[in-house]
Amino acid sequence: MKKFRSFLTEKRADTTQNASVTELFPALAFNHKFHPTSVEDFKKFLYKTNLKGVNAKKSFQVKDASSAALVIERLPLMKETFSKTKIENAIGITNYLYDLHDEKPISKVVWGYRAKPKGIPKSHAGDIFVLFTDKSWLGISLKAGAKKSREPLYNTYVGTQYDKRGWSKDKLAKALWTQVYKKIPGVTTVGEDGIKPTAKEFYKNTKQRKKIVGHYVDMFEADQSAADELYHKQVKVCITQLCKEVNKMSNADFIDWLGSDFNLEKKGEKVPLILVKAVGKTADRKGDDLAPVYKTITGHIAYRNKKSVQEWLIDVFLPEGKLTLTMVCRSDSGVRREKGTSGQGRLGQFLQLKVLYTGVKK
DNA sequence: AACGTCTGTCGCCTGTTAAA
DNA sequence: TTTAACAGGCGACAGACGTT
Repeated sequence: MKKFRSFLTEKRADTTQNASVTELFPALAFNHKFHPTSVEDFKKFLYKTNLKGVNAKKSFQVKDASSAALVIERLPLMKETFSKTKIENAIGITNYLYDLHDEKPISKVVWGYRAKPKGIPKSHAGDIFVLFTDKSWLGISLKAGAKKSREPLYNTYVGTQYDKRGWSKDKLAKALWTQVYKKIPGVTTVGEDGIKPTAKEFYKNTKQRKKIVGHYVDMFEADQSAADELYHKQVKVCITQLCKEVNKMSNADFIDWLGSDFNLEKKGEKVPLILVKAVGKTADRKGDDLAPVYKTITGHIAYRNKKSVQEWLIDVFLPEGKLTLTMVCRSDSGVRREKGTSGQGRLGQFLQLKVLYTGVKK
């Protein structure tokens, strides 16, 4: 078991590391006026860079200095394939920065790992921040991946979504209880603890939650396919209820929802956000099909994709035609006994399954 | 048939807020 | 003050699908 745990942390360290390579390295390169030509070239530059030097210090906040050092330190520990593709991405992003610089002069580029530069809103989605010589800022959300991969834009939870829009969770909870939770073996019986979860309280009351999670983990271990089936049912119920709520929204509310929650590229912000995506050694501005037109939406209809476990769709109607928004609802955590009664995924998340918007359907 | 790309499914980590 | 829950963000990977 111990081995498995350390496997997970190692795996996670890799993903943070992977992302950091594409964020930090282009900032360092730009601030040193370094033009990388190859992966080896880039590595050499990094190893000889003094992170305490003036140009390096432009590249991150003091608070992130040790994280920056760690990213470089770990570079030789990365799997060859990762370090290669990620540094190639970093080359593409560095070149993108130089192109941007030609259009409008840049004074520095800052890695926004945990600390953001002064003047940047705390929750800004940018990964790196560009300070132009005219003192204006631009946040860049970096993506890396396959040419057509779709990265989530809106990223929240079912219950959070309900609360944010002021929807009552009663119907959702009732449907989940009768169609999903009640069916976990042992849940509706009174145990030695004297607890019998109720439809009304099952997802709010801590004791009831813990009891339910305990039975669910037992079920998961005893019969994985039955547990999977229940999980799929849970997703189905959530999507069905979400669709009902979305379809009840007025057109004005719906447009407001997209504008405030969907992280669309918007002009006129204090610190605008653009999406830049690296594929191999090239990086380009990633278009956003919804942002320019969402205010002209005249109607919408949300529905479940019956061929998929987790996908649901929203058709939106525009004067010039129809667009389909791709949505996802899913668990974001696994089920493993050693996690105990908190932190379990799937049914263990109750009303807090993920809700994602992953872009306009092509 | 081999190979690269894409889609769908999966889930870990960190920071913040609420509860014990 | 410590622990649990919540919210938000990121990436990996298998199998299906296309292309050469």
